[in-house]
Amino acid sequence: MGRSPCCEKVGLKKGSWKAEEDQKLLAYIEEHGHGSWRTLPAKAGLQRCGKSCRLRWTNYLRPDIKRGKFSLQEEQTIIQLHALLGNSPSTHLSKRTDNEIKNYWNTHIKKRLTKMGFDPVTHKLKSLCTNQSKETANLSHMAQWESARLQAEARFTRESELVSNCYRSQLQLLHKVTVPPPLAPPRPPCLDVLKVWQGEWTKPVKDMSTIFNGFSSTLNFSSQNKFSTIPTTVGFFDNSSMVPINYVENSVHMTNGRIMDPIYNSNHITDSLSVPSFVESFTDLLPNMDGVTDNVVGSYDGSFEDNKNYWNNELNSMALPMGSLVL
DNA sequence: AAGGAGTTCAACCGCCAGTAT
DNA sequence: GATACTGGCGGTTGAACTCCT
Repeated sequence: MGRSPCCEKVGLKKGSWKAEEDQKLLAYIEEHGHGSWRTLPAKAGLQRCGKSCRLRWTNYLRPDIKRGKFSLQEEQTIIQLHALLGNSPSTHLSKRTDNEIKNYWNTHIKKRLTKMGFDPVTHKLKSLCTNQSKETANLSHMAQWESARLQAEARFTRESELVSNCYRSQLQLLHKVTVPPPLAPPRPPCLDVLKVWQGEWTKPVKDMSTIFNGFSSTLNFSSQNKFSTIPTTVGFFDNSSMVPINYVENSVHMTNGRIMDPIYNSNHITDSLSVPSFVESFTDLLPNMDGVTDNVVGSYDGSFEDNKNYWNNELNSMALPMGSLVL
């Protein structure tokens, strides 16, 4: 016996919703909650299928939906999340609906990325083989690194929190001192593709090579921090390649009495980029952050706990290969 | 001003996974 | 285990809108 349809399809209205229907749906949900969508239309006096009501509510009537033009930051976040999570970035942008982001991705971002020479699926530069100039070779190289780095960033975000807590526990035991919570790790550099995106956003890009030539590659790290060291052994390994990632032997870096994340302290800072950082871009779009504070992910104040938990959950739910932590 | 082409986006459809019975 | 139900997701459609000639 096959499945019955979600509702009787005969005699139900389809197509655009009238203001009167919206009113009925809103009034009913405000008073009773949506409950079972299947039974809602009859109870609310609507000649609509339950699924249609659910879509209308989730994509249009829900009071916490943000509408209107997408900001640069939102665009960047969509691109970043798309690279990390595939086709479901909207789950992580609570104020935009799935449908809106899907449409925006398909009609705006995908098109513009293609126009800019990026493959919207892989986020890599396309067609680099015809003209083997230095510039295009560099572009190819950077695009490949970008993909690898995206995965690493996700791991770092999760692991840095874990390892910092481990250091604190170890040090507190060894030295019988109270070790303050770590400073936020220096912001990781943003995506190269996003640098291009920002340029595209503010002015038309005529020559891609001029933009890329101005990059500090994500592999070129500035050395702006000096650290003292405390004995221990820490390292990260990438499970897929078994190559140590930024291996730091016999040292935990500290500055101003605070432990620094070894992943980031080895010059993993690119101060030349002006685009909002990976983390910073996320935070404006985190759930329920309106009116709390800006960029709290980047600071270890009280609000950070909420964000930390949020991102721990999000990153834990990702199907990214997990590097091995060796202590 | 008119109308054809292109774009946007709300809404729909079918499929699927998770859960309840 | 089979069936039914629910909600989510990706792809598609078509009306409304904008742009261009």
